[in-house]
Formats: sequence, structure tokens, C-alpha cells
Amino acid sequence: MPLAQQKDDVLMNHLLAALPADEFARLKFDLEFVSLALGEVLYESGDKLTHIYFPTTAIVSLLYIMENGATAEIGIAGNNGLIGIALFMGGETTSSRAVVQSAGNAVRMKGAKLKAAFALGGVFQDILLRYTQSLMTQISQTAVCNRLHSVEQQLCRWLLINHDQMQTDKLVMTHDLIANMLGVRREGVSIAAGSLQKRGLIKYVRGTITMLDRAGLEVAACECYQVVTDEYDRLLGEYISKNR
Amino acid sequence: MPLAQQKDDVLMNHLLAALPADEFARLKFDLEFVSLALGEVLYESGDKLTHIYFPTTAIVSLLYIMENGATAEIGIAGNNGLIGIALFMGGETTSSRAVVQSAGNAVRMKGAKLKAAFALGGVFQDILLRYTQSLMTQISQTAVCNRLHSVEQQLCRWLLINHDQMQTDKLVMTHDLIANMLGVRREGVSIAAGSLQKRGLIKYVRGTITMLDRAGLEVAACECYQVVTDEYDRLLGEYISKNR
DNA sequence: ATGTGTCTGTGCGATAAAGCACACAAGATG
DNA sequence: CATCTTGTGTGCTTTATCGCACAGACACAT
Repeated sequence: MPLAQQKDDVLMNHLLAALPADEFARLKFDLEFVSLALGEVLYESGDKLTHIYFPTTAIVSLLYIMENGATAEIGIAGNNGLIGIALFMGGETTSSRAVVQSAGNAVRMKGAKLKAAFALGGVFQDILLRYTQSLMTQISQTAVCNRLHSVEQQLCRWLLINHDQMQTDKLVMTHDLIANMLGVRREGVSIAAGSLQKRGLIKYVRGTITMLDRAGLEVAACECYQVVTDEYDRLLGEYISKNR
Repeated sequence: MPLAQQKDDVLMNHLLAALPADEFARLKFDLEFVSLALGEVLYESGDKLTHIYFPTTAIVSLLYIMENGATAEIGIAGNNGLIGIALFMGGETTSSRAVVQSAGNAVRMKGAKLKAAFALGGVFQDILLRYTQSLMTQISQTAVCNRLHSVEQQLCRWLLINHDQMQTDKLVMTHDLIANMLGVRREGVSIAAGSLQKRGLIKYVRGTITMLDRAGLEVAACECYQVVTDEYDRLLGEYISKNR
């Protein structure tokens, strides 16, 4: 892939694009372009991380796997986020699995290089920490949402959060996979999705969901979606406002 | 309160106690001793934080309040934690409320002083970041637990996490308050607590719960309790192992 | 075209928890 | 002591979701 295109791709990640020129120049030679396949596991729960990933077109889920095999998504990162917080937070590991939910590209950076860059402080450190706080909000909101909202509301929230990181309106994803993300039954997702389709908010056929009415989805979702995006904007808006 | 006792109290917070002598010496004159009353709100959702709090004998809950008034606890901090992550993460604010769940003491530090100390890096920064990661695990686990486990299991988890930060076996707390924390009905808590009492794990009378059989509670709890404490130990154990 | 695996729809019964209503009891207050 | 407030127990109906079973429908390969 030509260098020019790589550069474009790098800047598709909002966090990297937000860096001032001098800080970006310091990092850019440590960035490595990678392509992520659907279902690829960036790291397992407990694995020592080797790289931090900045998705550009890929979307990555943070999945928690219970002892009995049940799964639930606790967070998600696309081109407005990163994967591998544990590297600069100090733990080297997290208790979740990072799995590619939508194939695409990402830029990655070796753990040691990242830690060195983080230690320099500056905007880079600030962005990483602010992003971490926004991820905490996302996780908290998931916790609350799991407790208090219906499957249908949660499905709307999930579709919207995904849509925000997609370049199209088509999401390649079966009900079964969504059920794993939301930690509910497949049938529950089918019923909720059927209802949304009946109301003309989405359309789906065998593993592809098309968003038809974003505004309608926002109405059908619980407050959680708005809280999460608002908090992201509050924390990182001053850096990346021009890119959204 | 005499200075000597204040010093003892400061060191009751495991994170502060873990600091090497030179770093502690740098901070200690910025620490202010405060007493926290039951129900006191350290900050509201959206408030700009002024201080970071290191509880010594108090226990503080991070409560999320929905638009419809429903509440759910997303995290908790006692003498092994701190309150006010948003100060060093950069957001200055979080979308949760910090409320004193068990009266006691804490040490606090002005936001500006904290940020200066954080920027110096060193063990202090490392501890703050590692604690933040452990809090993320706690929040994630709460999310998963809300989705997949029964009220009774969650009650056990909650009792154990609290007990870990208490100096006694008696917890002053009504079923109603616990219900607010867990985001469930009061009756649900009464039934679960009744069952635990019948099995001899706890005893309660009008707002006071006594832990009778910790090991039994651990068995009755879901895996979530162990995951959270193990991760805390992994992240911070090297610093504070001697104090536990 | 035929089969085969995958995805979605649907119809049960079982269950956990919600929502509501109210009784009862222990302390606190006057 | 009488009353009030607060905390807990219990019963009932309703609801959401689960767990399971299976049928149809589509896509793809041979």
C-alpha cells in the first residue's frame, strides 16, 4: 500500500488525527499499518499486550467471557478510540477479550514505544487518559443499562454506537452475534430487531442490518446512548471536533 | 485531633501507605484530614471536582442516577481506593455521584496539587493509574453481573466487597439502601437477605447487617467478587501486599 | 437441482424479578 | 404510654426474559 494512502488511513483514527503536528511527527515512524479480519482476536483475557491498536476502519469489541461461557460486551472501539489501555495504565493485561467485530484496518504501535511516548506527557498522554475516562463512562453506562433497560432499548443503543464508527449504513452481523454482545438470547434479539424493522427503523436480511432511520433509533434507544456520546464529546471534543 | 493520630489515619489508606517515603514526604503537607458523614455527597454528577479523596475508614459509593430516578452503584471505594479519578484523567467531572455509604474519615488533596503531583510521574502516578484500571475491572464486572447473575448472588458480592473495606463485621445499611445500590427492588433484597440469614451466612436487624460466615458468602457469591479482588491484587499487590 | 449449513420466526412453559398492597414489628418521639 | 416513623415480611398479579424445540427460508456448494 502506498505511503500516502497509509497516512490517510492513520488520520482516520480521530485520536491520532487530533495530535499536534510535532507530537505526531515523533510517533509516526512507530506506527504500523495492519489489516484486521472479522473475528480476529487482538488479545485474550489475561494475555500480556504487545501492541496498542488505533482502529481506522475496523471496529473492535471488548468482550467479557464468564466461567460458564456466557459473554457480554463491555465496550467497543472504532476509529474514535483505541484498544490496549492496559499498556499505559500499567496492568499490561485486562480481564476481557478484544475481538474484531467489523473487519477493517488499524494502526498499531509496540507497547514499549507507546509507554515511552506516554511518559513524555503532552497532548498524547492527555488524549489517552481522556479516552480512558470516556471508555469508563461507556462501561458504566453498559452496567446501568444492563440492569434497567429492555433488550430493544439496548439493541438500539448498540446499533447507534456501532453506526457512529461505520462508514456505511450496512452492518454485517447476525442476530446471534449481537446476542453474544448484549449478553441476551438470540431470540430476544430477533424479536427486538423484528419490531424495529416493522417500524421502519432498520432492515435486515440474513446477517446484514441496514440502518434506515437514525433519528428514529435514537428515540427508541434509552438515554444511555446519548450520555455516552455526550461524554465522549465533552472529554475529547476540543481535540477532535473538526474531524467529526 | 493530634498529629500523630492523623498520620496513622493517613496510612490506613492503602494507596497512600504504598508510597515510597520520599514521594509521601512530598505530598504529606497537601493532605487534609476530613470526616465524612453518612449520606454526604462528595460530588454530584457533572460537578467539577475540587478534591481527590483517599478514604481511611469511610466507604464511598459511585452511584449512577438515571433520568427516571432509578439508581445503581457502579463502583465503590474504601481504604483501598480513592475518589476523584476524573481529576487526573483530565475530565474534571464524571457522570456519577459520589456518596458516603459508611461514615468515617478520609484524607483529601486539592485538585491542583494532585495534578501537579500526578504530572511528576513516579510511583504516585503509577498507583493512581493502576487503581483506575482496577476500578474499570470493578465496573466491567458490575456490568456483566447485572446482566447474568441473580439478585442473591449480587447481594453476596456486594456484601463481600463492602466487608473488605470495613473494620468490623457490622454494616449499618437497610435493605432499601442496598436495593438502591444494586438497582433492584427493596423486596428483592429482603428475600435474598432472608435466604442468606436462614442459611446462617448473615444476620440482620433493622438496618444492621452482621457478617457471620465470610467463606459461606464467598461460595454463595458469583465469580465476580473473586475476579475483582484478584485483579486488584494483581495490579496493586506489589505495592500494598504488606498492608493487607 | 439438490442438498446442507446458516439465519430467522414462532410457539410453548418455566422462572426471576417487577409492581403493588398491606401487615406487622422495632425503635424513636412526644 | 401512645403514636409515628421506619424497616421488614408476605402475598398477589404482571411482565420480561429464558430455555427449548422446531419450522421455514435463504445462500451456497456440488
